[in-house]
Amino acid sequence: MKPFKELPKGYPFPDLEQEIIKFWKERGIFKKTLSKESPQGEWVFYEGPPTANNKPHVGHVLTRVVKDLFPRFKTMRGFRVERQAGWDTHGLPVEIEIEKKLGISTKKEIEEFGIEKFNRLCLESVHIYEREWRVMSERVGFWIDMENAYFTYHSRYIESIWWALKELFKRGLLFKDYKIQPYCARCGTTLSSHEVAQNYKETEDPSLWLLFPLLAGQKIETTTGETFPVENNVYLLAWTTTPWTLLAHVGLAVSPEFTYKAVKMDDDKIVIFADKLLNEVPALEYKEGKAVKIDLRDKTPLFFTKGEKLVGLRYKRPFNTVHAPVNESYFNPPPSDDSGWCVFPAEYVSLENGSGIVHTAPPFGDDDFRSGKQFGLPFILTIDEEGRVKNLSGIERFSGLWFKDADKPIVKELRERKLVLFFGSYLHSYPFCWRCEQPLIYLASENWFIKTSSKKEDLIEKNKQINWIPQHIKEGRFGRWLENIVDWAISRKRYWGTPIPVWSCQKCGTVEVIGSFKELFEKSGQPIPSDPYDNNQFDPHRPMVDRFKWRCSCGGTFERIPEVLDAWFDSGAMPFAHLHYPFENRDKFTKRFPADFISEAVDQTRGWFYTLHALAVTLFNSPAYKNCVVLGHVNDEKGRKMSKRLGNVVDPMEVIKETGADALRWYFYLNNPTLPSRFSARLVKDAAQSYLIPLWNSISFFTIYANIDGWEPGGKETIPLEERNTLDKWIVYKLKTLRDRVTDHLESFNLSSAAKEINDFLDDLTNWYIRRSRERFWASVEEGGKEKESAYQTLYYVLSTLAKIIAPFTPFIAEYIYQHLQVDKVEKVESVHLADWPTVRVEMEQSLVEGMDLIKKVCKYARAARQQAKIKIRQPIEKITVITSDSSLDKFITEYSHLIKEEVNVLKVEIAHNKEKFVNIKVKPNFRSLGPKLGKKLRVLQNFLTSIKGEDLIDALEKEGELKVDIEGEEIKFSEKDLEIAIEPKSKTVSLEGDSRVIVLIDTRITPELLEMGVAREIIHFIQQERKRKNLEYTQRIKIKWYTPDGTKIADVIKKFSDWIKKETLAIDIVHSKSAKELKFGTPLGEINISIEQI
RNA sequence: GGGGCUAUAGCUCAGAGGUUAGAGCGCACGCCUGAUAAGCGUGAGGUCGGUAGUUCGAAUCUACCUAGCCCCA
Repeated sequence: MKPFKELPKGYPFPDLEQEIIKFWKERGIFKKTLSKESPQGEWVFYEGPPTANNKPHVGHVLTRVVKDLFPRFKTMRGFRVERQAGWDTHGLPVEIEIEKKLGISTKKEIEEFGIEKFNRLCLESVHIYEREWRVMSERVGFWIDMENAYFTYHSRYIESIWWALKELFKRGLLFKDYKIQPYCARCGTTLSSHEVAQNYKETEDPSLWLLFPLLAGQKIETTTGETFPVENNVYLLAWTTTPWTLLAHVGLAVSPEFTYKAVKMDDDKIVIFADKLLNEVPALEYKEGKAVKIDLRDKTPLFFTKGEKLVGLRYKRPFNTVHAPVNESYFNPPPSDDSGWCVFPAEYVSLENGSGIVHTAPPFGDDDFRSGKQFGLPFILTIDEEGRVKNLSGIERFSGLWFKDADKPIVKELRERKLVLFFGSYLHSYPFCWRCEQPLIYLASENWFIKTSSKKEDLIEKNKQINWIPQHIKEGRFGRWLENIVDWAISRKRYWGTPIPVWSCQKCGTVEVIGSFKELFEKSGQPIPSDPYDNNQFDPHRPMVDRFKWRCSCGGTFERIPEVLDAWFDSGAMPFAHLHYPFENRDKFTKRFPADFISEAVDQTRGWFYTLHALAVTLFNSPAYKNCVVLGHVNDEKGRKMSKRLGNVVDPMEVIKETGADALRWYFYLNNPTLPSRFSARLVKDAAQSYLIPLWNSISFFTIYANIDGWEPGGKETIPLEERNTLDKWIVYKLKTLRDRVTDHLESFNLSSAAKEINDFLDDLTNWYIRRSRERFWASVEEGGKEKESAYQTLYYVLSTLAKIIAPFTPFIAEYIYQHLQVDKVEKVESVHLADWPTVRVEMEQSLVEGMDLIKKVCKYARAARQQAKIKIRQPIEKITVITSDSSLDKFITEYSHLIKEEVNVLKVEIAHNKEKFVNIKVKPNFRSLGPKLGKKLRVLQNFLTSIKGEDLIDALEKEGELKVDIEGEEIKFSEKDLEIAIEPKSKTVSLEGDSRVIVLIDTRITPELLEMGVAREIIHFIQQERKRKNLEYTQRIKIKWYTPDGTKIADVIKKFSDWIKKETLAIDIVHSKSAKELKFGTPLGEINISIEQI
């Protein structure tokens, strides 16, 4: 009777995994984990919604398997861990995908195509890749509820977002302002930074050095304390590569820290620019009627002045473009053509390019815009959305020109007005539109913002409550980000997104924010549909939502602003929006907010991690999550980013097909996933080898012998651990240690340490416990007795407990082992994933663990010594001698000498007490204990200790208990605790191996008796090989025939050891016969022919 | 330009103040095998990125520098 199924041949992990997936599905195990008892309550997990507009790549697998592990672990720990899938469905990437499909690229084309049709295509595309994501998720064992997934485009989801926006508006946190964004005038669209980064090019732009005449009558204080009176010939010098922005010029920036200097030109113009500029300041002077290019930096300075002394000086701007009156300004009177334009301080002024005086046009640059706000400068938008110069009073002559084409006439006119110092060209790297190759402009456009800057303190404060893994994100990447927080621009002038529920009166500008569908219908006087969440009755997306209008008290009409919402807002709103809070699920939200655990890759620091945090703090004054595991990016084998362009993308499904999902999971856990990693199929295979293979082999070993002996779990009474073999106790202690350490590591989200512990345990299990316990399993039931039963009980317990410990990591093999060992029947729990996290209740005997470690070390050195002496393990040796640095270790050697004898193939193990014969004793200070006490004197003591004989010192210590040494006039006492005793071999010979605690000496003499034993063992070895070659059953009995052509020596060996040979090879007979020809081999005692026959 | 991470054996990575720096893979040599050649052991292989400092003592702490990666501008 075979209690256990035979294991499939080889290592068929991918196939097994498919079976397990089927098993889980059929039994509905995942659902059962949610409905089983959860004494610890809820453990809240949020799934960060992936954008399903691409095939999942390896990095996604990483996040999925990390997100899977902790919920599985917590479920076993007695929590209920709901896992609802979610999909991020809105946003520009989806739109671009559709644009490509339609072969269009501009907003105009989308509008011609029809927003309604366009958005329907976007909606449909959302589901194209969902299937691949489902397949991948299921295949890697990511348990998540896909049936009830939330989608950010769902009406309910959108309504919750509307509620949130209205809340923010009520609290004064939603407002409209300008923002400078890269803009393509041809396509009529702003570009995301990602798009901008794609298309930087070397390009030649105008380089204009322009003079700004100071108003006469002002005074400049020089660095020598004198006062320089300004007359009509003094100019500030500024540099620009975009002459067209001069039409919007409103100020000049200087650095208050820099020193500026004034030089006099040949034509008596006095020009002021920064001292110590790094690049030349070109100018033309006329020598004998010929223009000569000079560098103004070389001119003798007229005077020097500090930048701060220039601040507030008034000058004439180049073009008198009309502008709105300035009410509040830093300057009094505010800058104007009458009172003059002002010099202001700015920290972004540099010495690298230009003159150290920066021309400022607020609509066309981020620095410009901020300075404009700070100093109350006029904001003159001189370019329309199509990139043409507007028809404004003062610059009518340029109106209608494409902005780039305005450069020439502008420069021409300034030249005529003698304001150009120099005009040339400048080669630099500049962004272009990736669609139409036109140069981008940085342009101010209206945006809606969340005033996150006003919540900075709260955001920082709540961040302190988050446990970040790795820790440095908290103060580093995320903390720094919060400290430099700017207002969050949430509006996008696009189509496929959550419409921003802001309606404004076209006449008086009054703004209303709508917080629910009901409110919208009421406001607009429309009847509420029977089901407002049915998209056939009401779709909150564009263009339907744009049709809602109503009258303002001023007589104007409220119309929705055209913008949709930043998709990051969608995902950040997930904690409440996926529950349709506050319209539904108020209780559930309270229970499920904040999350206990989220995890995504590091790029989400400024993405989802931030938007979750920002919305949670601004709306609920709470962090959104308590623990956040931040994962590194998965790169290729060489550490390069995987990209289609480089052709180095590894398809995760291919790897899974080859090595299985458990192998892939194990690879990710083992290599600290919070660091960027290098990935390849080969590395996954390596990781699997240290884990899956030994695990499988252990199961295989157990299965073979349990089946031979008909051993069943629970068949006999449990033998108390105290009565079991030392090895049994040892492995159970190791198991307890493993269980406790893995628990601790997982509780603190430390994946790789936990995985390493498991790998180490497997090494202990296979290469020591099983290896040294084999004889007990081989023994027949009668002679094995209690020892054998004890071995079975122990190994079964260890393997079934291990199955539970590895369940969160590699759920497939864990389930397989659990089912294979029939733990489900024994414990009456259907699946390992429904089992409780194991506890190993034993009293640890620490000394046993230490002793066993020592024995393993002795064996290691003995093997090394044998190898040095070139004596095979098969050849028995007479004795080994173990020398220890600490006689308290001796008892372990005596107690476990049988293990050493078996492992090392030695007849006797001796302990040497006459150490001096073989080793020198060295005494070193215990730096840890003496260091703080002695300080610099430690060196002196160290020298002293090396100068004297170790043996004498130890003798003295044993007698006195404490020693006193006079060091530099001070008496120093120290006891044994303060010393480390090390031993080293007197002479390094081939038969000596060891370290500072234990040294092993082997007896290399091979007596004729030993040699005979060795030959007998060799014969056994060859017969075993032959059994294996013939694929004999492990229990198959055989008959051995042998024949030797030369002499009687081998005949003697066989005669002498025939019982042993028979026993070891399961032979019932061993006979001399000339017909033995199958196998021929040489031994140290001559050649022998052997053949075996099944009986 | 700002911020963050990383730098340890040929490769992938541990080690987080204690004096002989580790593991796995690869390589060389060898061994065992009635679970296992997708196994086991031994060996070679390191100025712990560089410089300076703190300390009795630094791979480990500090500063600066260099290189790679990531985020932001």
